[in-house]
Formats: sequence, C-alpha cells, structure tokens
Amino acid sequence: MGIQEIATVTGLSKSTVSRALRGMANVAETTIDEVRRVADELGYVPSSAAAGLATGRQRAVGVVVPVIDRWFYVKALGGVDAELRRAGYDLVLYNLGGPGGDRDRAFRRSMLRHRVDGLVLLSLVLDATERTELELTRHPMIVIGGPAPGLRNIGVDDRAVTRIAVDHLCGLGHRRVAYVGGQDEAGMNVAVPHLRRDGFVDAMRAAGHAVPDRWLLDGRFSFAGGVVAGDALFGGRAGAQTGAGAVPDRPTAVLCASDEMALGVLLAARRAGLSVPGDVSVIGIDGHEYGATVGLTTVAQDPEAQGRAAARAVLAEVDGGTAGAIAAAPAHLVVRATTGLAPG
Amino acid sequence: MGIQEIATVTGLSKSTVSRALRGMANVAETTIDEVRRVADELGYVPSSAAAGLATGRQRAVGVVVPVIDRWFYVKALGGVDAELRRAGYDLVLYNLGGPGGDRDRAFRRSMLRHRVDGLVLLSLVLDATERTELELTRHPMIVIGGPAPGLRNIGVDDRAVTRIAVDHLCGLGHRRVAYVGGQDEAGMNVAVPHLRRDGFVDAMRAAGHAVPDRWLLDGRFSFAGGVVAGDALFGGRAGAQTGAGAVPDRPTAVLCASDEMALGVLLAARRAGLSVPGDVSVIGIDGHEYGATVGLTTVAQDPEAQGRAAARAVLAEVDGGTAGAIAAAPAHLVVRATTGLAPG
DNA sequence: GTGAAAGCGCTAACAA
DNA sequence: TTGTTAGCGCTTTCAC
Repeated sequence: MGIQEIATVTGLSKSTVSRALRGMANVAETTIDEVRRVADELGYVPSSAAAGLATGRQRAVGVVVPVIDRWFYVKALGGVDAELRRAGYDLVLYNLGGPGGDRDRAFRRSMLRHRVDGLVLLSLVLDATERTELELTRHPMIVIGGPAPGLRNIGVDDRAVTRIAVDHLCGLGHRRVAYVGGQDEAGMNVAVPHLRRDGFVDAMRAAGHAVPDRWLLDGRFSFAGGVVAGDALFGGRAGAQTGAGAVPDRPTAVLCASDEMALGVLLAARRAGLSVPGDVSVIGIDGHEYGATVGLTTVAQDPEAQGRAAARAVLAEVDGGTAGAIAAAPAHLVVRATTGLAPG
Repeated sequence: MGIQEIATVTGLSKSTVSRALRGMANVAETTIDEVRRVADELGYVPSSAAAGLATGRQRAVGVVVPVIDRWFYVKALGGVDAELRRAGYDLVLYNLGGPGGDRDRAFRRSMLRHRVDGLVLLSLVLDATERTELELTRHPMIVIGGPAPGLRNIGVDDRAVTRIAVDHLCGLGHRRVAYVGGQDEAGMNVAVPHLRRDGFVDAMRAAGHAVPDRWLLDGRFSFAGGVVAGDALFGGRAGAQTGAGAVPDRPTAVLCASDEMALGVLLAARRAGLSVPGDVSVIGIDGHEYGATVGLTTVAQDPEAQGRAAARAVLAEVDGGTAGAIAAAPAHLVVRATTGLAPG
C-alpha cells in the first residue's frame, strides 16, 4: 500500500523507490520502469500528507472568495485552477459565503492549517485582524481585483476602465450620462466600486459635463440590482404606459460598473418602452458572455487571465522566486449594439 | 511553532497538549485554558499534514466538476462548501476543465493522493478507467445530478421534471410544443439530457400530442445555444422583417431543459417579433435568478440544497456511518409571465 | 489527569 | 546508481 511494499517487492530501498517514482535523476532507466510497473500492479497511491510532512510543501494553494456565485469570481477561479493544475498543484477553496458566512472560522480554522503553500485572495475586504492572521502564516499571497493594503494585487486599472467608457460615450455626443455602480454587499473589495465611480465622475468632469447625484445609482453589482436602478432612471414599468417621456429628465446614456448590472438596465429600458441605443445608450464593464449575445457594448477584461497570472505569481514565490512586479491587467472597449449617437 | 514548543513552555507533555488542544475529556479545565493561552501567544498553527499522517484522515473532501462556469455547478458547489465548513472540513476543487481539459491527469495525479477523505462528483460522465481508478481509492463517493452507474446519486427526477412542465403547458391548451435540450459538450452527465428529453416526449405522447423531430432541438445547455435554437424555431432575426408568420409551422410553446437556454429562446422570440406568451410560451428548468427577474416560468430545483445533502452524505460515510438512502431532490413549478393560454 | 514512546508514509542528507 | 539513517509534527496506545 505504501512505498515500502514496492521496495520489498522490487528488492530496492525505500529511497530508490521514492526517487524512481518522482522521476529523479540518478536512477537507472530500468529501475524506474520496474518501480513504476510494480507500483501500478499494487495500485499504489502516494500520500500527500506524508510527503507534505517530510518536505514542508503541500503542493496546494488556497483560493479565498467572498462568494462563489458571481461571474468574476467564477472566471477568475477557473483561471487560477487551470494554472495550478498545470503545475501539479491542488486548489483548496475557501468560500467566505457572503456577509452571512462565518468568515472568522474560515480564517482561523482552515486557512492557517498549513494545508496550502500560498494564497490567492479574490477582491477581499480584509479587516485588521484578518490581515494580521494572514501575515502570520507567512504564505505567499496575492489578491485579484481591487488593491488591498500591504498586498500585491493584479487587476485592471479601475479608474482607466471607466474613463475608456466615458470617452466612448462622449465621442458619440453624450453629455447626460448616468452611472450604475455601488457597493457590492456580497463582499467585493471596497476599493473597486469607489475607483470606478470616481473614475467616471472625473472623466465626465474632464469632458466638461457635470454629473448630478441622482444619476449615481446603486446596482449592487447584480442583475436584479441593475433592473431596479434602470427602473429608477427610466420611470419603471410605468414608463411604458406613457411612452419614453415618462421621466422628463432622462440621461441619454448609462454606464454600468458591471455587465450583469448593464443587462438589468437594458431590461428596464426595454420595459420602459425605450429604444436602445435610439433613446438611450448602455455600456457595461466586464465582458460577460450574455452581453455578447444581446449585443451589449462593454469594456472587457479577462478575469481568467488574471487568475492565471495570480496563480503563476504565487507559484513563483512558493518556489522560492522573489515577488516580481505585476503588470496591470488589460481592458479594452468592445463596441456592440447598445451604444450609439446621442439623440437630438 | 509546533505542539512541542507549547509543551516545553507549559511544562506539560506533547500528549497532554495535543489532547488539550482538541478539547478531549480527561484533561483538567485549567490545563486546557493554560494550553490554549500559550498556543495563542506563540501563534501556534496546527499542521494538517502531520495530523493527517497520524490519523489517516485529512478532514477534507474533494469536489469534481466538469467545468465551473455553469449555474448549476456553481450553486451546487456552494452548497457542498457550506456544509463542509460547518463540519470543519476543507474543500479541494478538481475542475476537469471541460472537453479540452486534461481529465486524465486530474484523476491520476491529484484526486487519488489521499488528500481527501471523500468525493462529491458533479454530473460526471465517467469512463470505465476513471471509474475503476476512483473505486480503487475506496473513498466514500456521491454524485450530484444524473445517475452514474454504480454510484449513489442525488438529484431531481429528470423525467418527472419535464412531465411537470408538459402538464403545465398542456393545461394551458398547448399541443404544439417544441423542446430545446441536447447534449452539453461541457461534460454534463449524459443521462440527464436523455432523461429530460424522453420525459418530454413521453409526456406529450401521453397527452395525445406527437412531437415532430424538427422540434427537438439542441441548445447545448447554454444561453448562446438557446438563442440559436430559438432562431431556428422562429426564423431568426429575419422573422422580425416579415412578422410573426415568418415560420409557417411554429410551435405555440417551447420547453427548455435549462433556464439558461430558455433565456436564450426568449431573446430569439423577441428578436423575431413574437410576443411572449401571446404568440409563444416559454418554460425552463432550474430556477435561475435571471429567470425570476425576466418573469420566466420554470420548474425550479435547488442545486445548493442538493450540494448540502451530498456533502452530508459523504461526511456521514467518512465518519463511519453507512450509506443511507437518498431521497430525490424536489422540483416544483414556478409560474411566471412567459407561459399563457395557447393562441387561437 | 498526565507522560513516554512508538509510529503514520514519506523525503533528504550522507554514505557506499 | 543505490542504501542507511533520521526525522517532518502529530496522535495514540499503554503506563503511571
């Protein structure tokens, strides 16, 4: 069942078997073949616990997510996973489970158990205690998404992202544009919503257009939240009755901090009897698949690539490499059918 | 750094410290307090590898998914995770990464390394080799989703689910109903698509309505696939030009094997200038959040609950309990706005 | 209620 | 190229 059995069967020593199994140099080809054959016959299964104890390396990295059921997290998780598997590492998932989840236990009980060699944090809001605990483990760590104090992070330039969107809109003649963003109660990094909103407001101001407060809405970074925000902007279903003019003071364009919200705003616009982009243009941020199908214009990013980069970074550190600088993740405008010339 | 340090500082033996740390009986209250205090002071972090080696239990279970970025898998994963954390177990994620992924390596290299005490498989299509390898590990195992030969599984009754949908549709007077299902290339259990389709065809036949082959479409279980299927059914965007009559032989209702596909069909219908449910009714299966917002009628299931149940089942087996019977997961009709009386 | 000692299955010097 | 010898940090009899 263990390495020992193979040793006795082959008449070799445990060390040689161990070396052969790991394909190390300094082992005769014939020995390697023999050992592998016997291992297969015996149905040998290595014990990662034993190997981990002996080497101090678990060949596993942890990924901490605030919640799992969000497009960005799922995609990023996929990227991290792909890269880890390539390197032969396992991925242990720590889901904080949103605001209701028992974060504390997750942090103390599991993450710190030396089960992993490194950590990838997804857009986390860490409090002081959590940060101290994490640092205490001295694990290589990196965060994906917004910046976190004292930790290296990979992600798009959030201010730049909204600026790109604003430039596109203004280029089409829009001057009255609303913004749907807001804090994500599910635990997204606090910095991201703020950076994007500030980027938006600043870019608009730079273009010479003021943004009234009532056009800065909270869409909770969800589809449903986007619908609610859109209803507020367009007068809701009621708007459909009286036509597109239900809300006298309507923006000609809406920038959403995520595609999921943009999808919701789109639905609200349609319900209100508005034509897109005839009456109102809508642009999102992310590059969500659904957006492609409905023709949503967006500033696309690639969370999967960010996940892969993050994984490579921790892996490099785990393997003794020093923490190199991380380039900002790219984002680019994808013009589709929901943005057009400003009306009038 | 280890249990030993605590022992020397407190003047106790390793065994007592170990017992105290785990809160076992036969340890003086005062001793426990003392040990805990010192452990905290020293920033003691237990080693799961060492504990695992000694006990043979890793306090972790593996979850194998074909791909991660699908609604059902994400939700189920969340359920498994919640239950595992409650029990103090870690979750290690094995993502096969779809058809392109290196399944083989995933199976051999990692899953079998005794890193986990049990396995939860999500809707997997296992080939003979994989099944043998898995059985070789002698891990408690359970699959969520369609039935898998030789393994216990939890999931909805897929034939019943489509029957519920058909009953609803027929009750509204529909006799010409199409079906969008199909094989999921991303690795969904082969059984599910077949069971649902057969359930549909049989239920229709029982109601006295034949289903022509051209109304049995493949939507690949994705939003985009649903759009394509809907275009085929309704004449695509071209239909919008000539009005609702573009396709002479149009069904009055469409049953989709997943809400994601139903959402796509809905989009296609709207594009073709059809009114829902005036011209055509659409019903899905799942209970996807987006569906609720757009008013999609569906046969809802609860993958999260299924995940929790699956986790409880493996945990019970891991703890020496015998494998109890598992009740079929519930599914129920949620009537919203996309289904109505058959036209005419 | 506590301690001593023997491993769990593997890796890693150090020899040969 | 292969073998020997110590552990890695914890749990667990078995004594006391």
